[in-house]
Amino acid sequence: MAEAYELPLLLFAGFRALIDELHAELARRGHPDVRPAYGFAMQAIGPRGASASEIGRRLGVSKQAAGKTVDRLAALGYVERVDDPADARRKLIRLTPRGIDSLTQSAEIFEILRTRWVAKLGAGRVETIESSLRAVVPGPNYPVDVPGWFGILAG
Amino acid sequence: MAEAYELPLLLFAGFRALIDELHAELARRGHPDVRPAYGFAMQAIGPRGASASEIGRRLGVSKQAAGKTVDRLAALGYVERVDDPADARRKLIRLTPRGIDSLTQSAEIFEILRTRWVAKLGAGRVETIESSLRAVVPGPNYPVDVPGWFGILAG
DNA sequence: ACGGTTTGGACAACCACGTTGTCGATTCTA
DNA sequence: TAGAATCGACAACGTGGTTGTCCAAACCGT
Repeated sequence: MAEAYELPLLLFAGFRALIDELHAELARRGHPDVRPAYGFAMQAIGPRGASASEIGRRLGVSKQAAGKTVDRLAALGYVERVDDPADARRKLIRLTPRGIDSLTQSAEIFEILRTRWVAKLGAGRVETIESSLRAVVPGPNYPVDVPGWFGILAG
Repeated sequence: MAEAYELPLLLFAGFRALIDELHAELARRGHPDVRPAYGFAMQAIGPRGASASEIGRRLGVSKQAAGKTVDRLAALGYVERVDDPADARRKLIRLTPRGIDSLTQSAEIFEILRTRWVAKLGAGRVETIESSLRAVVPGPNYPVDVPGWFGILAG
């Protein structure tokens, strides 16, 4: 008899556990100041680069918010701003080699973490979690404006 | 063949979907300005009340952060501060009837949402998700300082 | 080819939520 | 009873969001 209120807490705890372990390992591998928000942003930039406005749209946040995150990412050397020769308004945000490395490492670490879950739970249960969640969540493009969302909502 | 990076996203999307639906329904039921953070805080206060410092400890945040949340909760009429007759330093934070109502309604809504998942996935799969997550997450007292955590970490 | 509309990026002000550090007042304890 | 711990308040700050404004550049219909 599970209490219904536990379900969201367990989902969050699972998410948080994975993200915490990811960043602990990322820190060990030379990326101590990557934060969860940065990972999502770099994911949104992608290997081909993107403008700040595009990043905002992909992340579900305003272009200003995306721009600020890019500032921090640039200060840490994970991305660089390049003038777009085809459009003088745009500044293309590109991952630096360091940025690409953090993404590559993250992918590796996620593999390891999932493997660890499979070892504990069995492949079947992990696949059940994945396919079940895919069936109940609205869509694949869920915005990741976590802090703002948690605070605001229902306004 | 699931990509490993999907697992955390799916967990988060599941969490977020539940919380979003909770607050949409809460708004319909007369609590339009309860935010996710407030629900956690009121949960931490509990029916017997608590001091700001206690709330902070239960939530895994500083007493100052807890105090600020209490301010907002008090401004909305969900809690009240009462002088503790047994300890002149303490101010007891107590849920008002409105606060209690929001918690009661939340519990009801979580039941409904879980039932909806059971209808879609079957009771077995939902129970698999719950028991599996219980097995892989560190402990039951996971801190819920979501916004701060998302931003900071690995500092 | 020109003029109105979009768009991109920068800047400012603001809010929510967290953090440390400090402080006076009270309570606990050795 | 003196020293240590705790409570709540206040201030300053950081991070991640939001609007609104603004200009320059690009787009598009006439």
